Amino acid sequence: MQPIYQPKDIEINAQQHWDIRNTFRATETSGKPKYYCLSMFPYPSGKLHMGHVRNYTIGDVLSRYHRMKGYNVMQPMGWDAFGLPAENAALANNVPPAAWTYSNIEHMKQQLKSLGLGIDWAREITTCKPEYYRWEQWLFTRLFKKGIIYKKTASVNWDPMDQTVLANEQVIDGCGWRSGAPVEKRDIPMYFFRITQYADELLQGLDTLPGWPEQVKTMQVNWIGKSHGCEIYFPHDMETVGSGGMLKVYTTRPDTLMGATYVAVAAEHPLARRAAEISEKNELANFIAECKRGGTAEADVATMEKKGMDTGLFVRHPVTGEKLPIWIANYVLMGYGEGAVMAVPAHDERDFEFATKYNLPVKHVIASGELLDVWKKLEAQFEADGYELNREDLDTMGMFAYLSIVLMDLPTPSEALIEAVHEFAAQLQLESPNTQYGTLVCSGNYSGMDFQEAFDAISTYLTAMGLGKKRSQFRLRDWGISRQRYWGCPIPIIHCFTCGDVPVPDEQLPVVLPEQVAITGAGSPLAKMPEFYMTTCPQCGKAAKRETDTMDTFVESSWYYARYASPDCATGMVDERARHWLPVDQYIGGIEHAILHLLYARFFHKLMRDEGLVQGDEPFKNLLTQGMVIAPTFYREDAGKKMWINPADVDVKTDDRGRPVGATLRADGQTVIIGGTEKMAKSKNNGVDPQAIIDQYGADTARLFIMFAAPPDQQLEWSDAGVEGAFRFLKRVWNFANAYENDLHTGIQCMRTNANPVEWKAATKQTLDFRRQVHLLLKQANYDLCKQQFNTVVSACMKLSNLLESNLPSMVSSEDIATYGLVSVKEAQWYAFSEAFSILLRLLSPIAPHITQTLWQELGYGDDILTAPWPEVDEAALEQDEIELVIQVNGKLRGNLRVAKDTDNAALERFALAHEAVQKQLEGGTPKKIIVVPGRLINVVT
RNA sequence: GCCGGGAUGGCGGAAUUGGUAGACGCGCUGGACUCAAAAUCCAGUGUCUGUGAGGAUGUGAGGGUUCGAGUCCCUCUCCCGGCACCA
Repeated sequence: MQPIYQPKDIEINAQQHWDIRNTFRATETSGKPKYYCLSMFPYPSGKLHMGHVRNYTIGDVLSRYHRMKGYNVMQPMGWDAFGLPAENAALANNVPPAAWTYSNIEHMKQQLKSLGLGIDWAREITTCKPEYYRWEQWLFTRLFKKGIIYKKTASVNWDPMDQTVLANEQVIDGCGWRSGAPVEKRDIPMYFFRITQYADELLQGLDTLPGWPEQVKTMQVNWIGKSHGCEIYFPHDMETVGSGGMLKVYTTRPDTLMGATYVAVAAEHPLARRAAEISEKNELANFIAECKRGGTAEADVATMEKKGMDTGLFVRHPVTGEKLPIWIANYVLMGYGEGAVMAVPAHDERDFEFATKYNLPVKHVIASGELLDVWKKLEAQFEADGYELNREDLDTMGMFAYLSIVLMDLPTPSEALIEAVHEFAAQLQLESPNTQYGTLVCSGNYSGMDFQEAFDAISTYLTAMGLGKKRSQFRLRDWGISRQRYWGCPIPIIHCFTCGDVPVPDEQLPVVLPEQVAITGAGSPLAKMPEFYMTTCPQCGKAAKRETDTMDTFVESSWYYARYASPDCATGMVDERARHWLPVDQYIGGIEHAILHLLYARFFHKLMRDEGLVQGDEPFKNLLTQGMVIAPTFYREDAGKKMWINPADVDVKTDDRGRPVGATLRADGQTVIIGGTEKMAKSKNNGVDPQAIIDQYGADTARLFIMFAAPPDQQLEWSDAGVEGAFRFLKRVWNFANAYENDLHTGIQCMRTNANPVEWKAATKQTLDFRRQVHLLLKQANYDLCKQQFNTVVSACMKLSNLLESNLPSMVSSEDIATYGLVSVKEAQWYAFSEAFSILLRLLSPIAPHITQTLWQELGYGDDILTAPWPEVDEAALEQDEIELVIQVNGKLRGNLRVAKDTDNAALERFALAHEAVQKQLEGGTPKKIIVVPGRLINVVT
């Protein structure tokens, strides 16, 4: 055994040990229950980052743990290889995206291997290879024929200078990232997946996923956004816009219909366009053009200043027939609902803001709480004074406007009436809308109804009149997958002048993406390659043009989990092995994928199910969403510009209590400014290269630190000092094994010769106590592993190590020997000692596999720790006669009490009252009551 | 703006789900070893107060429920993730 812990040697040896034996090759014929453990595959950006290390370590810990628990584990790995960064790299360094991607994969694969991950590399998938994407194209053609994929126009970011479509990421402050020109919205034809057809199933399916975090399910529920409401038709005079003379809106608040004071349409709405056409002035056309400015990202649209313009046109209120103005508003989204809303400023935030800005009327029609009370009082006072409220005026003018004139018209209003009006006016919130449900007021026949009654009554009326109906609505939109980019999977469609859009026939698949191209940054290279796009129509044989758009890279990542089951299948997307491995038992990935990727993959699973390719409704049984890795930032200011400095080049000074007081750049000793702790990113230069950590301390240390520093679902703050702490711990374990090699051997012999554990009753109290603590720690660790809280598992290992160091086997007193005899005392002690160390090694092995494998083998526990059974708690070891209780007075800790474990409550109360500290607190008085929590505490209440 | 999450010592975090707040680790302070340093080992370490035993106080802020609240409820502040063409 090496005297000094040298991670480099032992890690290479351990990895070879597993390589030679093909340990991680997963087969379908093991006879054990399967466990498919999948970590989200990386985009091959060039180098592994800390987020990857965290993700794959979590996956590997779960894989190794389950393997030792007796499962047939499959842990695959692959590359999400298509995407924008490859094209950016091509522009910056003049390398073809394919070559750049393949060389990145080569490097990152070596890095992953050095982490010691138990991956079945025979199942490796690379999405930019035709063997993979041909099946995606195959499925596309099936779905196109079924109508699940269709074509329509949609808005994209357009850079007018570079004449190219931009990703949201490439739009910075409303301008193109390269040209700097203001971005516009442009409508282009695109292919869409009809995901909305599966909206209800995607929603309901969430209820069948108890192994998913609640927060992810909630986010998906809200994203799908099923709402119940009404569509309502507002008649107008614009017959020419093809809407049958009706403006259709959708609302979840039909109860507020009587409070609608205007309607608003999106700039792209046909009515807006029509209004601009017939208007004599250019204002409307200019405003619509202005709305075209800026990108398409929802966050930008939603934070924009609310702007609008009156079209000069009107609709009729479907109940009152009143004329309501039609406005064009930039806060109305064409993509949601009908691209038009009825505006109820009194009861909607955005409508209120808009109405206030443009001085549109506000009509209160919902009252609740005190407002409702004072309104009823006011109505009653009018009646008492013998006046009649003009309901019609009230309904058209709104309460506030009506009341402000009505008092003037009354000849002799009573004091009580004036007071009631003032009281009401004070309650009426004029500065903010009331968006809560309540009772309808000033709503004609509907006054007095609650939300549900009004909802039903109004929708019934609208249905009867042909002016609307109840309907539910999803926020989810169909998934547009066309990208005007090169480095992606070609869309397998041929455009024929006679036959239209024709899917590429199976025998012509795959449509191979040419790998030698010139990237210019303006437009798609494929559209400039006749050798790619010139073809013939598969149906009529005439000359035709191949589609040059590629697919959203989310399409590849939506089904890769299924391909891992049969990565080499040349006859279909998947084969019968998918039935064996799916669903994925544990999926692990970043929380940033909570919505899009996970929703698309669930959708794809259902598409594949409906094609008869896979079974079951959901692809991922259990989900673990890991938090991000963050690190401190440092910078210097130079002419107002921040120059970010990497944490690795900075020394932080602290005061004598460890508080940071300043930082200097190591190179020149000059001061740098300490910034916030942020997500590791190139832009803040605060990334820590995992390779440097692995090279210096070894993979086990990197893995141990990353698992110890935070629970997996929380964000993790990087700390170099913490890494050293992790290394120190592993060194301690190594040194301990070295120092007590002989004792451990002796103990292992005792474990071997005692098939049934030694007679523990012959052991000393000290040994029994030691063993109880060991098994208590094991119990805690096993509990935490079930919770997937790995940081406290590491903590348990450290405690176990501390415990071992303070309970060395040579410490047997002469009294013990006299009582029990030397052989049995020693034997029990050695047994407990070696058992404890074997528990430590096994608990630690999923996290730090190399050092534990090496020690397991060298100490003679066995040949391969992965084949050792997972340690289970010996419940008998936990038993004890005495327990410690806490004594509280009024909930405050005042003392402890050791009692026999079966002491009854009455006795406990007596002991507590007799306790010195309790006596002192009581000062001779008697307690009001005593609360006894069995096994925990006694609280004396005075 | 909307949706989701978070906030506990100098720092990362723990707290068996309403029952001893600060486990474990880092850092820091003191000591041992050493010619010296590193490494290692031992002790201490929330804050205030007290010579001490002890006492008070303390989980982002403010209120509430409870014998008892880091944990439950209400209001607020700040930070992070997502927002459909980054992956």
